Amino acid sequence: MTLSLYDTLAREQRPFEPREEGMAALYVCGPTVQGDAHIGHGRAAVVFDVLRRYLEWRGYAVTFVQNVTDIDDKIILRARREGLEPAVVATRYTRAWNRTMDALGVRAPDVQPLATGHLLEMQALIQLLLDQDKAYAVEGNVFFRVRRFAGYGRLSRRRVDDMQQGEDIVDASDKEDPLDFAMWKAAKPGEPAWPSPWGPGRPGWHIECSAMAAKHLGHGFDIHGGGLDLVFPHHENEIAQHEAAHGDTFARYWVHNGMVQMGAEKMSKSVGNVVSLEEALSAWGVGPLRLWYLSAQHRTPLTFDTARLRDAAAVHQRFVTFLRAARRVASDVGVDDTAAAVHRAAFAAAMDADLNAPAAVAAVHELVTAGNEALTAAERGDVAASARVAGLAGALTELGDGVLGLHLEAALADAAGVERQLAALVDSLLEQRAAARAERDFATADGIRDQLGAAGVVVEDRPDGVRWYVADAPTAG
RNA sequence: GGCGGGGUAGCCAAGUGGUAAGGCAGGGGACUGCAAAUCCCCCAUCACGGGUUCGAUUCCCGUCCCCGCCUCCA
Repeated sequence: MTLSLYDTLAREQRPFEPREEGMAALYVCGPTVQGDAHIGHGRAAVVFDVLRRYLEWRGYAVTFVQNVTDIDDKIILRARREGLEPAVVATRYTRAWNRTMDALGVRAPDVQPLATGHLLEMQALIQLLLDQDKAYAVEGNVFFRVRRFAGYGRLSRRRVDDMQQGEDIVDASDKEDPLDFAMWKAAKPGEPAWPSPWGPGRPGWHIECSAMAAKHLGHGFDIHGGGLDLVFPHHENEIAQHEAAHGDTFARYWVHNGMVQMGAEKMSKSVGNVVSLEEALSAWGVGPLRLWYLSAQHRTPLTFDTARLRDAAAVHQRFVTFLRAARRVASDVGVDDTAAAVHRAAFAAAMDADLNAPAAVAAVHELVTAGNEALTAAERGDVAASARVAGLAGALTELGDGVLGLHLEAALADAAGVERQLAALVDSLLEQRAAARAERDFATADGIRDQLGAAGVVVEDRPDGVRWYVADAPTAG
């Protein structure tokens, strides 16, 4: 079995063949740090986090690079609005981004390069293009000559002659051709600027990724990722800059995630329908939120809808519930992994098919169903079934937590903490309830159970006695 | 206008040239004092019209509808 990835450049799924056997070098476009992360950022983050985790699970040594754009027009604007230095804004939101990614269960990149830390690399790349006459400087700006790069438009499948010219923020009249884009922007009064051979200024947006990806991952690295909305012009320009300058391949595979939509509309700041990641995390929790992200294949649009999040929360609860029950029976009976193997294989087959997360989650569901079946047998004293439960529970954490990052163990641990705090209180109430039940005073007994239920404590009467636990944190919506 | 993605049960969502995974919701059953949790069963002919084929939801053509990008954006 081989992992296949849909490559935007090829417009088809291609078997993943890394540049170097057993290695995988990934570059994913990161945020422009000028505001709080929203659930659209979260989707991209989770998609590529899962890709990374899956590659590692498959045995690849992964190097994961995600940049931070810490100098940009929007950062300058925001700083001006708030009366702050742009660097203060950038630092503040970089820290916020990292905290939020952490809360989302997204593993930190191996390298998180900052644009402002790579000005020399960018300038060197620009110079290389100037030397080859593929770029030109005008009044302190440097532009890329789009028509001089034959491959331009290959990624986004558009012909140069069809393109409507977008107006750059830099005065378009400086350009030879409206299609040309800025790699270096001359400083304007009051803006941050760095020295360069063309005068003080700052880098254009696209140049940083070309320069930083090549610096940290080398030429022809394996996978370049980002949102579908970055295909044009950002990624098109990244390719143009690198390949025009060096004449070799920039990246081998281009993977793009689909957009998050609000109802039928795309979520965007201009429409004003943005849901921040912090909000979503506190309302739903990491596990359910990630399950929602994984409920659609990564290239298709995903609609934000509280009913969908509720579904995801129910699924999360089901997984956690099995794990909790499995822990009770599977102690020292050994581990039988044979039952898990078929589900692990189904999971891998799904993920191999262009990261088919919905199918992979379906495999986890079937694993859990098998686990619950074994659990029933184990609770009746079937030792072989206990070993199967242990194997299946192990596979659940391996796939669900390890690869998908669903925070099942974490949810269990969180609940356990609350359970410790509530134990004395709950036990005392359950004693009263037991007394009431003994007298067949079910009204009182059920009243106590309802009371506990309202507080998130689930009470179960089992053949071997009462059992209670704290359910997943209650969710909004 | 150019480029691209998509229309599968009440909802979400996989998938395949040979009569369609999984989940949520719903209905029925087992278990329970009742519940909870769990298990079992039921619940679609795949937008529409043609064509190719022994056979199409899956391939081709056309129609309708939805969405994204073409400007900052994950």
